[in-house]
Amino acid sequence: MIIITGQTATGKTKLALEYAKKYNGELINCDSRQIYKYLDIITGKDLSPRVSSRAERSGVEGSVWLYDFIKPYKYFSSFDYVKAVQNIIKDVKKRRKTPILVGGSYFYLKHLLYGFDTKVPPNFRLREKLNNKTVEKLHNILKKLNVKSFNQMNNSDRNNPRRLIRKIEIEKAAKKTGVEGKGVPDGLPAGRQARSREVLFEASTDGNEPETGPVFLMIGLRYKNKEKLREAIKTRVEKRLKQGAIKEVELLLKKGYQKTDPGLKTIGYQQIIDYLEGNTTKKQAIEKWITAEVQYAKRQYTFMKKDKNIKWRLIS
RNA sequence: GCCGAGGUAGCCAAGGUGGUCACGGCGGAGGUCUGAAAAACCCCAGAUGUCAGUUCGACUCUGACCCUCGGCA
Repeated sequence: MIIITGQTATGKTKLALEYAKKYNGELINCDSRQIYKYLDIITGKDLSPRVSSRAERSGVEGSVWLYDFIKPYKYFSSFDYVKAVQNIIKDVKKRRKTPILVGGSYFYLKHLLYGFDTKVPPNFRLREKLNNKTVEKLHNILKKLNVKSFNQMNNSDRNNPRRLIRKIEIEKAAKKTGVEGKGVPDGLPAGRQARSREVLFEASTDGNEPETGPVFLMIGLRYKNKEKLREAIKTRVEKRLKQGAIKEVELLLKKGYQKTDPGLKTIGYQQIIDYLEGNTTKKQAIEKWITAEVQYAKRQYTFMKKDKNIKWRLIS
């Protein structure tokens, strides 16, 4: 298996296509945004059969996978991703082809390659209940459930409501089953789940799945310096605006999707919606879009560089 | 030229009757990360337009100058 990851706007797709030709491969998406249907221009979805012809996909045989996989209103976690991608990898291998994962969502990759350490599924009702609580309140709730769990958190996580809520979620599930850290799905009655809240995959009962094979080559692309990075992102944003980025957002909104939907909580969409709602000028929105994307690229590298399995290639 | 308002970090900006002054936000640097991740969060650096005066002490008071904005001409 080959993995092409790295910073945004580094030409991952292009490299992946080269590898696909060379090694008789099939491309599998590992981009948490291109997973979503209808998010095309702004996510830079070059490979979807919906937005490009087979020829434009540079003659790659067979299909590409996990593009346009879910609708923008749906919740889709790294767990869901791992479950879905494992099946596809298996299938590709069965056909004697090389799976080639492309995308910069390292959080997904990390879980795929190195597994999870808990099997507690999301409890959306609980999340909703806790979402407007202050961090102090969340601290107290967690401490009451399990002080050790709280003490193990670092300063960053302790101030992060989402991480706190997740911990509470885990501890609550543990309380229910009496097994530390290993909960069972906290079964929401299916009919009461909000629209964006379906659990696509339940935890399997046989523990963490084995890796999709210990053998993988992971290549990370990144820019040599920030100036180049910013430049590349800027031209890419301008290109996407020309391609109709604003129109894309308008259509999504017309379709009924909202800025709070998981798919639209994405760089580019958020800034354009701000503009369309009249909160900023177009110029400001574009600047913010570029800045947000640069910041994201830096965060990506900060996260990825801890993984010693990544073979870095510098773009200059 | 006159009248008015104002000059506080790269940008936006709060302040107080002289006392180590210096709130924030954005941006920048560096981080966190095990079922929300293009998310969420932590953390660090950085400033009083210029020159003089008053004073033990001036970002704060006085004067001049420079610059910006608005109005009048």
